[in-house]
Amino acid sequence: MRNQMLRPGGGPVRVLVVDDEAPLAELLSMALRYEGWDVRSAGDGAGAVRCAREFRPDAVVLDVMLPDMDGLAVLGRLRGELPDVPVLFLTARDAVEDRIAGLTAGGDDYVTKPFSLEEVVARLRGLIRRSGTAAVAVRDDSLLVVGDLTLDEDSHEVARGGEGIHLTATEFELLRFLMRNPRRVLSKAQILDRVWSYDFGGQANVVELYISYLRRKIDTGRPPMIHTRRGAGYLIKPGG
Amino acid sequence: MRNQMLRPGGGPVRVLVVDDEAPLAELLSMALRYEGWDVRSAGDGAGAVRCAREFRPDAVVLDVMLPDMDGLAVLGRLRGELPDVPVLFLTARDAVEDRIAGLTAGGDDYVTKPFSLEEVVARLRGLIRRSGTAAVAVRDDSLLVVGDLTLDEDSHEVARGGEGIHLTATEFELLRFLMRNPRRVLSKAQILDRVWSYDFGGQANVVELYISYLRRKIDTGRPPMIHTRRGAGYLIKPGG
DNA sequence: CCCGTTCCTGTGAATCCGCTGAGAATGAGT
DNA sequence: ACTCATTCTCAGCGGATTCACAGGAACGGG
Repeated sequence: MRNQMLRPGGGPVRVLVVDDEAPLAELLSMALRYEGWDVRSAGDGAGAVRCAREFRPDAVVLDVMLPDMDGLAVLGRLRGELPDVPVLFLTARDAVEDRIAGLTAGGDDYVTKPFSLEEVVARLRGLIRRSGTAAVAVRDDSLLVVGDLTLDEDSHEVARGGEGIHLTATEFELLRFLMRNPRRVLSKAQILDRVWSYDFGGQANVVELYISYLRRKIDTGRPPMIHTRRGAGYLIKPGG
Repeated sequence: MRNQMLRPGGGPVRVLVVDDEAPLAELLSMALRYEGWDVRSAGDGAGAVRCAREFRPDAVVLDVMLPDMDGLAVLGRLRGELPDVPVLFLTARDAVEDRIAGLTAGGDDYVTKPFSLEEVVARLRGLIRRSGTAAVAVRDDSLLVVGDLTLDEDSHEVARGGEGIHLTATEFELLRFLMRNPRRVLSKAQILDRVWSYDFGGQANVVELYISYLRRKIDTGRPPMIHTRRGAGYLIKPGG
């Protein structure tokens, strides 16, 4: 598997997902399990607190809109159980202004709905990596490397052969997904599911389009690293 | 992690937060834990004294308005336990000035509500650094340096290429936050949460505005150091 | 070699995002 | 009270970005 995150004991990182919308919680859990993490989920605040107590997660994904109590209350209770656990908040796009104030203060982070799974996973990895207290990153820093291509998740910088390359936000996410799965064929459907937000309703050929953009930026005039597997998908691998 | 503060023994710096408003105490605790400090909190004067006795913090954040006793009384009792501990007072904006002056006579400091987390953290770091008795700074002084840009947290002096630059209070805090996280993309939400006060309810584009101000002052006519990552945030890094 | 399928990419439109000027509101100093 | 500095709102501009569409290229099976 890819560069794996492990907790001090050696077991997989534990993540608690708290969301009352079952399909969404399911989607998230799937994506996080795919990362090799141990995932448990709760549908309300009370369940979240109970689960936090016995499961003792290394990170929490928390929807700020819950049926029984609001996000802040849940946060307080969670912190009562696990003072140092980093939290990734899920919030509706229009609620961004008022409620979020202070939430990211402690190094926590948030993503707005509708989000892409890559974004959630990336933020979560960042949180876990930085909260050195609970979980430790093993052989893992913010730099992805494939051949002479590098992508820094902290500074959002991309370079090939030392030369910096400017990418747009979507291009960046796509490349990050490819680079986190080097030498592996990723289908257009997989890419769409991971890199685009879950409510994207557009044409499937955006993936081809963005692959095209990426190639122009990272593969022109050099041995190509992005390869097409006709009928299957795309993969990235070091030149050769 | 960033430049970390450690106490003589080698453990993390200990801070006691005393405030009866739970959410505020929570917010502060989060921010201070994020600094890598060991934080404990109390909701009233009696609890504060009790906690001080066993926890023996290296610094105290103390709200001067407490339900059971007033700030002066608490201070006296605290000093009974820990004669040399530095104290950062939290006070309402309209509080009587000379009162505060009396309290801070001995090298203590204060901030007025509503405060920004950056401000509290900075003051606290200053207090701890100067009260050499309890805690020591390791790899830590008051000067932030990024390329040819320097910022002195003590004197509030900023210079680029040796040439002094005048910044307003908000500009200074913003630049300090950027410089304490060099080469790291900081989202507008993160910036808002750390640099603006916790009750700020304004437009998110103040951040853009102040970035604009900063650029005018530190980036005009030189290789720019403040960079925009469209859709992600801002980061500061040495020329390039 | 032909043909259907799959993939690539130019064009252009709509939208989003960030930058900045102008000026109101607030506060501090004299 | 007056002046100046500072903070912040608002609104418009302009460029960046995203995406649909469609024609053409490449591929591969027969």
